[in-house]
Amino acid sequence: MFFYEVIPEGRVEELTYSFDDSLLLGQIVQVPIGRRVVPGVVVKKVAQPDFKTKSILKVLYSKPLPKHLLKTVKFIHDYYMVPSGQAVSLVLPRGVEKQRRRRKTEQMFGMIDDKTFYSGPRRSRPSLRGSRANSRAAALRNAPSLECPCRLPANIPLNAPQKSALEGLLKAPGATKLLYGVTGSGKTNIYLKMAAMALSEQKAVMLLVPEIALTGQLVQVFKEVFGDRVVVIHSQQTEAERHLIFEGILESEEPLVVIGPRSALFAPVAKLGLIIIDEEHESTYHQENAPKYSAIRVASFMAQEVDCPLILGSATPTVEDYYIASMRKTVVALKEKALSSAMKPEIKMIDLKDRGEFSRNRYFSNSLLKAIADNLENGRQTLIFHNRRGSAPLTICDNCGEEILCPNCYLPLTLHADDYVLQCHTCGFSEKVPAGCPKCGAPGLLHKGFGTKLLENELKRLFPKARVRRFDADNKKGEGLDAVYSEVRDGEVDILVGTQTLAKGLDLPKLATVGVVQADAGLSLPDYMAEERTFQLLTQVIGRVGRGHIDTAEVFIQTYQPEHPVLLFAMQEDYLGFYEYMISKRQRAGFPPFRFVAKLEITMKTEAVVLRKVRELVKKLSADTRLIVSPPQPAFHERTNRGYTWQIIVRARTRKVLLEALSGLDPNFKVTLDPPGLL
DNA sequence: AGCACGCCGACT
DNA sequence: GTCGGCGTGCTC
Repeated sequence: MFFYEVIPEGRVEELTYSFDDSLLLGQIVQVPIGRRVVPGVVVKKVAQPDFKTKSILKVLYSKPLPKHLLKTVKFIHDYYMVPSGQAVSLVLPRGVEKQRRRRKTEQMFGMIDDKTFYSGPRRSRPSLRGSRANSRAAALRNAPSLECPCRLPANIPLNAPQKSALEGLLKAPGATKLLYGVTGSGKTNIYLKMAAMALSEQKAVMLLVPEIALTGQLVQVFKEVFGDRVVVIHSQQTEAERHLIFEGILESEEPLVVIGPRSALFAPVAKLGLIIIDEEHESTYHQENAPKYSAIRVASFMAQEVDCPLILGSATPTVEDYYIASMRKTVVALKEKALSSAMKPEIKMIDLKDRGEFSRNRYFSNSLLKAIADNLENGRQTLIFHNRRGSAPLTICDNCGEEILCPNCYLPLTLHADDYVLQCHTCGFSEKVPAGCPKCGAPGLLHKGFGTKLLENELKRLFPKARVRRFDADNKKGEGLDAVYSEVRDGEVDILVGTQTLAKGLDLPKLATVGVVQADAGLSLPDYMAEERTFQLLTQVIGRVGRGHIDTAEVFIQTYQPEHPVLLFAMQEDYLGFYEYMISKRQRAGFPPFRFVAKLEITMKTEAVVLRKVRELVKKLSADTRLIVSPPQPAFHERTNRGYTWQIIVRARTRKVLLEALSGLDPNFKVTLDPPGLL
């Protein structure tokens, strides 16, 4: 009889189980816990304990998870103060314990290939009972592969700036390196070259991308160069497909190139030789639900652990990552490719307070309207950006002033005029617009503010002949940008209106003008990240024009604060200027990367109890002079069905101090370390 | 996360 | 007397 510590999936720590046979650390097993059965990972061999143990029920894979993933589980547990069982859930695919049906063909790679971009017709699976993963591994090994995957990329020409950037990356100290370069500067070639180098050493490559759907080209190029070595993971795959890919990677004898989103980081590759995180500033690299983690930080740990490079690529790195990299002297700049000045967009700031500019319409300045009209005449496109869905975000009673709130979240409901409903953008609640005020009964509700649906109607009214189309999260399935992209690209749409779904990675040859309806909309939030988010968003929107297809490119930035430094830096496309401004502000105010931040939230049924708990904790924490403790404040979603939520922000110079201060915390408080924002 | 335990209020 | 609300605590 042997005894092992196993981390079961769930909100638990290691538990000791017995087993008749000897096991390897990292093996995935099934264990009974309470009256449930869950998958878990064997992490330690121990002597027989003095308490009674249950037996491990089943070994799911003979091959254990690679060592670096076990270390990573431990790291996430310590670094983010999450239960080990939750960290373990990151490295196990959903439904690992399920017995999958046999597939008709054994062409695993063919299957992955077909499914790279969008899921095609479902296929049935052959049963693998008994041999389970082995036959799949065989399929993997037998799959046609390049004899020497490094030979092909040798043909990839690097220009002089790319060569020197590559040298810089190879020379830079430590594991994590920041590749700072604008889009079109050829970061992809550097990625390819480094990937080829890793493969030639028989080591695996991990390429993280924000969203596969938006990164088609990058995936395509990697597949062209590395062929069957490339395994793509994406959100359209079914549970069974992801499970199959997991097995394929786990059992693979050959070094693979795994491309996928944040979660691909936990693919069980052996001998990791390179991690690349493209567009490292993207918010998708932060997981929002438990266990909350940053793929950047976790990848950085992994790279150190296996002693391989981690390349963070971006034209606008996060202020935090740029600071860390510059302190470590690992910023490698890739010089911009020469753009003719005609292609550089002409960017104009328009003051929303300027009555003259808004004499014709309250949302669109005369300059912007003129540009739209010109574009319509010349068969060119206009993109109108406004980061607010729906028609109007606030509804109040004209008589008593009552705000119409969501019955679950107690947040203002947004009018969607096309369906004539009020909708909650937080929980999804929706109701027909009431005839009168629910409080005083008076008719006449006022809809305040504006969103993309309202702008869409306004544009249709102003330009009746134009083909106006709105793209945001309200698009129905099959009507989204991805579904009709080719139409839009070929100019079947004259005016695009939308939210941030329009800001990212979109290449429209006929786009001549971008209009930002209210650029300072996000700047007034009480959050130290608000300015950075606004800069990123504006930079992305501006990046939609001037891509070299046509000779005009103009951007209109409408704002109440035309003198705001963040808008000016975005307008001048001056990342480094923005960075200097932001970093000194963070330093003065004591925010990341100069302090570690924890957000503590507590929800209770009555406000009185929350207040008491929160005040107690603030008093206790304030006694520690190494901490900066913010006064308690109601959370952004202050009131919900479950009760009242308040939050406390705690900061410290070192993570250790912060973790110490929060150990043994009242478990009613939910802790988020390194929150990506304070709201 | 489940799922039991257990301690108070509203009912047959 | 007992059904059931959900706060608390455990799971080898």
